[in-house]
Amino acid sequence: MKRTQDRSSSTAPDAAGNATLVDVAQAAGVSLATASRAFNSPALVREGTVQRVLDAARQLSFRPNLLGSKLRAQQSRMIGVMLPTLENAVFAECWRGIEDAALAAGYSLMLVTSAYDPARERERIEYLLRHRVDGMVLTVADAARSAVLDQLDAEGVPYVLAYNQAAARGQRHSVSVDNRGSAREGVQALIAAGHRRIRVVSGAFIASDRARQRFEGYRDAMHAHGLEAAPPLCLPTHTASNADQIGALAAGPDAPTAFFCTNDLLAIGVISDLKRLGLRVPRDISVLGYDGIALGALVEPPLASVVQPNPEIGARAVAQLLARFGLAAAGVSNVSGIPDVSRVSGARPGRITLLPHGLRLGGTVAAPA
Amino acid sequence: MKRTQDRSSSTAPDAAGNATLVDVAQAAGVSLATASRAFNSPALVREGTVQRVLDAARQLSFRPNLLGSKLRAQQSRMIGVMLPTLENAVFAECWRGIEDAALAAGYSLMLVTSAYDPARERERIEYLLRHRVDGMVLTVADAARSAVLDQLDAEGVPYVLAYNQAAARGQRHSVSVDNRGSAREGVQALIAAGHRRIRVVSGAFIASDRARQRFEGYRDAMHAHGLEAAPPLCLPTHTASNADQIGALAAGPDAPTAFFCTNDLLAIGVISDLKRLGLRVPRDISVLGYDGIALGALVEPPLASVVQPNPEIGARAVAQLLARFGLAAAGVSNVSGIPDVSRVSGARPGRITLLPHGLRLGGTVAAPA
DNA sequence: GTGAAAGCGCTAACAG
DNA sequence: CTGTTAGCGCTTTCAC
Repeated sequence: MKRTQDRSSSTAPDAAGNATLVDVAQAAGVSLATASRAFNSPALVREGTVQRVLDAARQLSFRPNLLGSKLRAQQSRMIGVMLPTLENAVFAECWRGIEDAALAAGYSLMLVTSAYDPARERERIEYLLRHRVDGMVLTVADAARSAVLDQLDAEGVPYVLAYNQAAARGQRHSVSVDNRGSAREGVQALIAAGHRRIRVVSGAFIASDRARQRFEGYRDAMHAHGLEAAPPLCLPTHTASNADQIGALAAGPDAPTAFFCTNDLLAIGVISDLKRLGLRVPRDISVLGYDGIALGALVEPPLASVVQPNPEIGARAVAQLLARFGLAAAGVSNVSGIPDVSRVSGARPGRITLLPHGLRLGGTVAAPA
Repeated sequence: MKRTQDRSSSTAPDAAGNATLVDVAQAAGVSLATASRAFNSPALVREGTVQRVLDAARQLSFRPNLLGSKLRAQQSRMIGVMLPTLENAVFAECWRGIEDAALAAGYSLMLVTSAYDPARERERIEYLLRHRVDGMVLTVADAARSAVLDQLDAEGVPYVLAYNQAAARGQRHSVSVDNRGSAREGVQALIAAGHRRIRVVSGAFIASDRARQRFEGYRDAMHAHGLEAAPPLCLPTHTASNADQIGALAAGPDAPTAFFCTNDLLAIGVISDLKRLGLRVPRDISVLGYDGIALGALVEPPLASVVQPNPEIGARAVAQLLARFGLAAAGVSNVSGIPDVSRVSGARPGRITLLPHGLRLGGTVAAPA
């Protein structure tokens, strides 16, 4: 008993969109192959035939079963996305860019979060792999020494890093801003405003190579001006109130006049801690963030920050991955309108896209008292 | 030329995890069916055999192709998730609960955002349907008059609403807090603090049935105390600075002494606007938010808010969907530890889960001057 | 241009 | 307990 024939002959496919391509083909009086072609390569099919197939499909409220095509085509047209968390708006903004770009290009998405945890990174990537994603857009804790990235390379799975900035001479692909350079610029703006004693506040360094790179940028700026770079204050978690540590740092005669926080969420927390300590921002002390999340522009005073183009980072990461597939749809290759300042090095190099950053000053940054 | 045989006999499956179950079966000296069972129903297979299969799988770095099983099983074990945006932390927090609960139960996820746009809601849901998700967790603009929800009902696609609170006598399933009741409580707290002139600030009403329900709660509270409920101030967008409108509202002799904002993001914006107008919160004017996003506790003064258990809303929505499937894994049915205060009505009713809310007071709420 | 046939990788009767 | 067999819905040679 062949169920397929059964249902396509006697059993009417229910209205719920459960008709298969066989049903459509039959209703249109063509073969399965032609029906398929009418959807995927209409150019190969006579116009009238295409129309008949499309009509039949509408009639039966045919809904293509993507599971079938993805399996058969040996190409899932799916992109796996792994981000540390969505609760930091940076990544939520990035997701918007990813979703727009991928769906516009006809790709499906599968999202997982790693919570900055390497073990979970491994596990979640395995999950993506089992779903046979064609490639991935990833933000990992530490791109330079990531076992899971090495594994992906070994298996030949295409991926593009987002936010992680691939090493210049490495083989990895990435889309980010110039973390170190932009941080240097930000701190230079602090110095230009008159600050001399500047401290860095960061999340856990092990959880973010970006944080380390931004700290390097801070050192660059300090040294360029003959100032002493102080060690960073690494806070274990972004969300807890770290008033004590901030207080200890902010007290004393040689207290810093400005803080550079390696991300905006952290900066907002630090500003609150400072307020609780009775310090006014930016009157008593300045705070510069990093990320440029929309929320930063919403608070009062507006959060000064090194601004990343988050949705563009996501969109470009997708576009670059598509390019790696050799399939970059023309329409999505540069949706952002942002010029490509990629640097290419070596043979068969990793493609490193550096997107321009911005500087949002004023607000929480002012001249020292 | 049968490729399958070719590769399983002569061609060694490459190390990249491209071995198929056939390869594993062969390597283990069992049939395809037994290999499959060793993974899916090991209880049906002799222990030693299971072990041989598992060993062979490890040997070949076998990675099950979920596309194959999902297609064949006529059950994708995938849950489609549609949220308005992730850029409001409410939904990002909710996603965490969804991801944890779904993956723990062995389900895969597919996420899309609707941007509060009904047209996009339709389109994105169609996308999910084409992927043959078994069911969905959705937050829609307006659950009461949603064409797309009606369509889903008609097609018999199981879904559970998150945040949207299904009508008491309807057939829809939902997980949320009691929007109206909790808003009433929040406003009552304002009244208890001495406020009499309280205004509601909301996002676009059409984009959120929750906002309307929360406004009703405000009216309830005001009327219960013989106070006059004023119409809401509906702001078109959450992110723009609406200082002008807020300013107009906050000026004059009969200016409100407190604002109730229907979500936290909005509240943070309003507070900034107020500051820009030279008003101090809560000294000159109090602000109460709604959502209880983590960020609210981070700012100074802490944002007073009606607190929703966001990750639990997500986790419970998943659990309830699983229950609808008749498959709720025991371990995930009440991960949150929050008691189930569901109300059930009528025959074959929509199951409405109301999760307890909290009230975070102090901070931006104080007695009127 | 169109059709017939093979099969993507896997699960699930049905036999033994 | 294990193997044989028949497809899930679709794409894609290969013929005509």
